Amino acid sequence: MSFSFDKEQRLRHRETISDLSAKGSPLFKFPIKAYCLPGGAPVSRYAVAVPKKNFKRAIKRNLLKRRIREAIRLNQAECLDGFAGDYLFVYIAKDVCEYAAIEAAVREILTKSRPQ
RNA sequence: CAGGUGAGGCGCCCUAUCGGGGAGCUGGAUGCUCUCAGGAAAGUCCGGGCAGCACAGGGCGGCACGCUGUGGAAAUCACAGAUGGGCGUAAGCUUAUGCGACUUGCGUAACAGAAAAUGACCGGCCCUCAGGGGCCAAGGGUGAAAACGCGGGGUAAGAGCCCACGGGCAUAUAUGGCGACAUAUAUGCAGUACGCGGCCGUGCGCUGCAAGGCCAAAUAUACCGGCACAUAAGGGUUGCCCGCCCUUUGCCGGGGGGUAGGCUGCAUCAGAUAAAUGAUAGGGGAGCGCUCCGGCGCUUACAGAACCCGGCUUACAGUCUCACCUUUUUU
RNA sequence: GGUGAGGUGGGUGAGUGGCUGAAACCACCAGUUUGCUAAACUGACGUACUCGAUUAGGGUACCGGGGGUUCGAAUCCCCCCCUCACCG
Repeated sequence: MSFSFDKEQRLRHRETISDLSAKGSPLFKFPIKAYCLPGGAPVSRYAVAVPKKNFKRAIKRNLLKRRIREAIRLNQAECLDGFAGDYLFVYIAKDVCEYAAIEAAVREILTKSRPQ
């Protein structure tokens, strides 16, 4: 089981991301809202966003993005079990949450996104 | 010892597990080695480099700045100093500064007050035909500000009207200083404060890396070539006819500009581009509080590069170094 | 990343050195009208602290926040905070 998180797994390009937020199926678990769309690439790809409106200082946005990315990295193999899709994670809460809360939310979203 | 003033510095460390960006080793993958955030990276308040556009040269206009010296590419920069004002017992901090001012640019000075700059309400004095006419600016009162201060002479009463002392401004000379300026002497001047679009000096062309350069899907298409359809319409070729050529329709191929997008700009031991520099756990250090002196609890800041430099400003747990001041006590 | 504009009662928004705590419109509140309502008309209307036994009435401060200039600042200057627009 690998815990790696390559450059290939980063979702980029404005068009793919706006597609994802428009067509992707929304999943919600406080403090994170996510959009998911299956297919697109052989590996799962992720984008993480923290709105500037809620956190004015760049260091807090960076901290939250790092925590979310870390939670994805450690749990993607276990929760997805071979499934691959494109994801957009958006941090909704107005305060900085601890890593444990973020990890729980990420686990639940990843598990729910996999087709049964 | 306590409190304070000024200048400068540091701004957590180690281990384990799992990861990330860049460079190199190789033609490629795996792998290995090296390296990876700040003093403010922030605000974008100034100044440059750099890039594009404009530009013979000069002027007007506009904007910014305005005491002196040194440094500096330059700056609303730094250091040292000058003069005036404000705060503080003090160390010290802070703010202002060209000319127009020895009579002469312009404007403003609300309310109050007679008057806010050709001063006269109350008042003082002189004359009087008793209605008034004239002289004065000391005292009162208003105001943020009231016509140099004070003493003497002088006068009808008074007044820089005159004189002494003191204060202000200008000029000249001397001395000290690189200089701003200070001190002294002489002469002269006199209705205040503030501001300005006036004058003088210095600097500035404009826009900013989303600048600029390169590559370049899809769709439409300038232009070029070929084919098909049609012999229809329009135009040209001599006025007319025939003939010939071009255009109007469709398809195929080439093709320029240019959009999405990408690369570059962008590195000198950071060099990303939905953006790395980390996450979790344990231990240690430092500080504070409680303490049954075994320990326990809390805190460990402000904050994250995006073309690069020089400054300024703002945020910052704690801690260190040096110099100085004040109070009290002791010698 | 860069460039520019703005912040004044509950809302919109004038005022650009002096009787402006602040015009005007809307909203809110009270009254007139009506069987009741709407519309119309009339009046009143900021917040905090404070003086006043209370009612009435008065004082001080506040124009995003903090300094400065000035006799006097919403207005002029400096620094922060916030909002909006533009540049591919």
